[in-house]
Amino acid sequence: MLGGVSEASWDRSRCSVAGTLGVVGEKWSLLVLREAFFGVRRFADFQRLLRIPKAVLSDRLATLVEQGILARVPYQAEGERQRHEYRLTTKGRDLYPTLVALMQWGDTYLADGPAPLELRHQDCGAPVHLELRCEAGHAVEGPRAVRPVRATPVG
Amino acid sequence: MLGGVSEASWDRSRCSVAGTLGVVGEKWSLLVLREAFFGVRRFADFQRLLRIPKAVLSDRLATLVEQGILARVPYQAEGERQRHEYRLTTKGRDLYPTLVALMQWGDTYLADGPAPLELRHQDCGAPVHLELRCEAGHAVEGPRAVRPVRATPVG
DNA sequence: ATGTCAGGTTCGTCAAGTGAACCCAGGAGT
DNA sequence: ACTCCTGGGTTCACTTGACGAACCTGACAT
Repeated sequence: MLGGVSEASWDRSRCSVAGTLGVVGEKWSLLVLREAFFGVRRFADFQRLLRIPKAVLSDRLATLVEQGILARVPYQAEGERQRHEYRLTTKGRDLYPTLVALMQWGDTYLADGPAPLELRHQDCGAPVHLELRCEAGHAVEGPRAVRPVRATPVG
Repeated sequence: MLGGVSEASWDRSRCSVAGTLGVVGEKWSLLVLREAFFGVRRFADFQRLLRIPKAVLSDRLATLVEQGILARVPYQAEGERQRHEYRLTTKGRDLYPTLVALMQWGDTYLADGPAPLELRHQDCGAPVHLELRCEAGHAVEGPRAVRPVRATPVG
């Protein structure tokens, strides 16, 4: 299939998939980020919307902040005391394609009806989806059209 | 940010992100699939390459087969006894963008050097990457350029 | 019949997730 | 000054899941 890389030959320990999962692969992490992409910023809102145990939410937010995916910023609503909220950083925003990929797969294979949520281009209103493309501009149809190569020779 | 959908208004219980994570969100599942995309098919190879406990691997493979993401197919190498191997189905192959998304993020933010693995277009050799595009063909630059809409009104 | 080996299952232990209860700081009301 | 409320947590007892080592099983090969 995709076996251009001799299968046992490359260093799994520095694999970016594993690395990313090490950061956002724990239970709830990606759901917290989903809510963040919907604009949720406050502890109590995450908790209410996700029905996540407080202790777990506390831990996940701390991890995401530690990783630089969320930032814990103080703010003050008028007439209220100072609070802080959790905002996506650029690093966090760049996880958007991951969420979209999960969503698209779910829409295709798990929906018992039409997709519950559709993404539209802000500018033109057309539906948005993820595509695999090469830099020459060709659409890449799937894993079989891809050849993985080790960037650095073993050494 | 992305708050075109009033934030508390849509039904999280049927969210495709949550659904997909329910299927492939357990520890190891996506790493098993990563190996499957590299052409790994046999129990012992998954186990050796991932250093995953056998009991966990057994459970994850069973789940993935149950979900129709992998198929457990018998095969017989010449002079050997019948064995079975785990092959990606179409449903499984369609998780490729998810893996690529995780990989790209890791390459950007976690690598302490160049990306450990690069994906090239089989046909032209150019590097491959994921893009968010609308059906009108515009590149979508990020979450801010996307407006989520509920597909079905409440009811 | 005996051994080997892929492909598992079982078991005791340890880490992680869970919900309920509790805590704490900062205003607001009195 | 003192009490109440509320957001944002922590603590605790319990259950679930991950872990590694040991063990089992059903072909075949000898």
